[in-house]
Amino acid sequence: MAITIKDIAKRANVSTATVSRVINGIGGYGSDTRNRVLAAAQELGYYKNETATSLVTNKTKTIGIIIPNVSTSFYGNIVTGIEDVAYDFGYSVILTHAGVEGNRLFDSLKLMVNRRVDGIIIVSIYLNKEQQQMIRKLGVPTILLSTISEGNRLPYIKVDDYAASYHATQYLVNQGHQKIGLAGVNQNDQVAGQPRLAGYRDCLEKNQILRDEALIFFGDFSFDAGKRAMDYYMTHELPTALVCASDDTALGIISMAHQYKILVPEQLSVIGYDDTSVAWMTTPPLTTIAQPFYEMGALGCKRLIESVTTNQEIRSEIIPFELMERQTVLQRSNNPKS
Amino acid sequence: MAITIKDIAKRANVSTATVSRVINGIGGYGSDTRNRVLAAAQELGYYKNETATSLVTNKTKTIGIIIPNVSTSFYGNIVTGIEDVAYDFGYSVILTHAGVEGNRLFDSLKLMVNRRVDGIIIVSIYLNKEQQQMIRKLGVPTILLSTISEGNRLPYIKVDDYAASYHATQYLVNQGHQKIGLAGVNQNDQVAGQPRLAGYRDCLEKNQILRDEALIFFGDFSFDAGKRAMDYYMTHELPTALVCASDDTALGIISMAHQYKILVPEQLSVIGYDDTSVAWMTTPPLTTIAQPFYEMGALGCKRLIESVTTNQEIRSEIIPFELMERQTVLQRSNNPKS
DNA sequence: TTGTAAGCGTTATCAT
DNA sequence: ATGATAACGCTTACAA
Repeated sequence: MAITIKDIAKRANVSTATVSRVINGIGGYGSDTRNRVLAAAQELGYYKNETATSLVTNKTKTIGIIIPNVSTSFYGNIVTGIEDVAYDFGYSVILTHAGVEGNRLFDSLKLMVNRRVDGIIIVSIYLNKEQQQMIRKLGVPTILLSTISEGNRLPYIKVDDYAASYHATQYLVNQGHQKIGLAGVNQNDQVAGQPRLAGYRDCLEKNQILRDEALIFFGDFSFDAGKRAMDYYMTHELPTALVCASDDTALGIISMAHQYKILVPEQLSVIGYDDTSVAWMTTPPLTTIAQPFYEMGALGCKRLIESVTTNQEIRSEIIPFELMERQTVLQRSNNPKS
Repeated sequence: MAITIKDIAKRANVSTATVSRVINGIGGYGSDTRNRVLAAAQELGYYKNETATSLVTNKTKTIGIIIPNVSTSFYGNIVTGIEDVAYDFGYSVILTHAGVEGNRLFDSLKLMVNRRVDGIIIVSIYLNKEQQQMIRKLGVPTILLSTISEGNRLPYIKVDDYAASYHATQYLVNQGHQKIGLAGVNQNDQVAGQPRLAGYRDCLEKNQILRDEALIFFGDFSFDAGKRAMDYYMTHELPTALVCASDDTALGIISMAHQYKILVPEQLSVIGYDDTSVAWMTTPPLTTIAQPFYEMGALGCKRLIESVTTNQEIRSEIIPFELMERQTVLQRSNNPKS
């Protein structure tokens, strides 16, 4: 079977305790024994059994990620961020996706606890009161990324969706738009949908632009939602600018606009949300609200590990968004004031 | 501390052995004891400590994924595929990225071994002889996804890059193109670059189209490589159609073509590779070679777990690609024979 | 500086 | 059907 510290101990003529010490660099041994042990380990091709270590130290140096699905580049960046800092701190990352609707969430949590992860990161899954309480009862440090829990009892890191949506809308207003639509947000979604809807509405109101509910088309943040939205606008009332729920939705809009021979941005300005890689790779490149996914993952992981090691509670943080001005919004100079 | 089977044993008036039996559903106990134990576990809020189990069973029910970086939707789909079947088999997935150049590969492997994963999946990292040998020495079942190892000693699942490239080129030929370029492949890349170059060249040769090295622009599969390629073609010789190293590269081409006022596909046909989400979301949607990423992940994981449980060697497999005809290649009917 | 030995939470063998 | 108990590979008092 695999080499153990016993084998090393034998070969180096020391006790297993000493082997353990030098392997962990604890100190308390002569430099010659140190060398003997290291040499023996080397020669035998020793790999430490971390599961044994975990059992006695009651730490796994592992953090668990629960994510709706990993397929979007969106999540990929978050995971990369997490993994990078985990790596720096000597932690491993165990990943599970909880299904689109967050079913499997319970299973995922159970898995994490069974594996005795030191901390849990939950990405983009809204937690209701029951789930929130269950998680707190687990006693495992947990942080939410790009989502919140009912009552906000669990620490989170996310962008201010309300402010971002407001900002996007205001940007459009500043370019002279009066007829501004909102496409693709899910109004049942407390995390992103509702705040963005509110930000959009409040901005229009503040700018004394009359509210036109017909300019709002709800959806599920998808590409297809964008396509359906555009269909809808064509048969109802076409805005001059559109705040979209996501980059995917924005691209759906653009795709359909193309079919209807509506020029973007000349006839229709479009602003996305997320700044996924599609945003800058598409032609014309998409003006969008950038969420710092990588940073979110990295910061979240950092905070979590800090909490694991210091036992301090994690404080929620709002992380800044950024408007990426590209080419799907008509610039003011060319824009006919309505 | 956390609840252990001892606690349950005490409360249910049985031995820990019995608790273990019922928890694992081994059989060999009365249904009343079973109920008592289960009830006790429930009441105490017991979570099994899998690290302890791993220590004695010498199995972790964990498989490790090593991936260059998780950021591309590309990898996200593979990971999702892996995770889905891992979940079905009751396995967890531990993830690490090995850096773009596969530096950190050694560290990643070491981490996997230390954690005593039951199997390893390496994605998109070419393994040289030394690395290949090291991995075999590890004695951990390993499978390669979308890559190979020097000498092909490690089992892999991938698309036939040569055939795919040949197919893409032939498709362009069939549409009447004679001046066909190749953009963005890395000729030092033995996994994807070289076979695709060969497929492209052989196809042209078979069709008796004279070879024009000036139509080949090497790169690194990136968006930027596409942009540079287009710059190059504009100042040298513009083909009528382009086989691209990736969807990203194709989009770079299209982006730059737009700036040069070259119409796609009217003046320049473009075919991508991968069929990432950008491919179908962009306007016009990209004609491209689809690699079945999700399936690759799922199948790879399945084969690996089979191998873990049966101790059989994994057999390498070629998985089919598919040409997705969309709108960046001019159809024959409209295409002026040159 | 080094060794002895008790545990960590399970599983699994061997009795009963 | 159930219970003792010895492992599993490591860490960590406590001794020496």
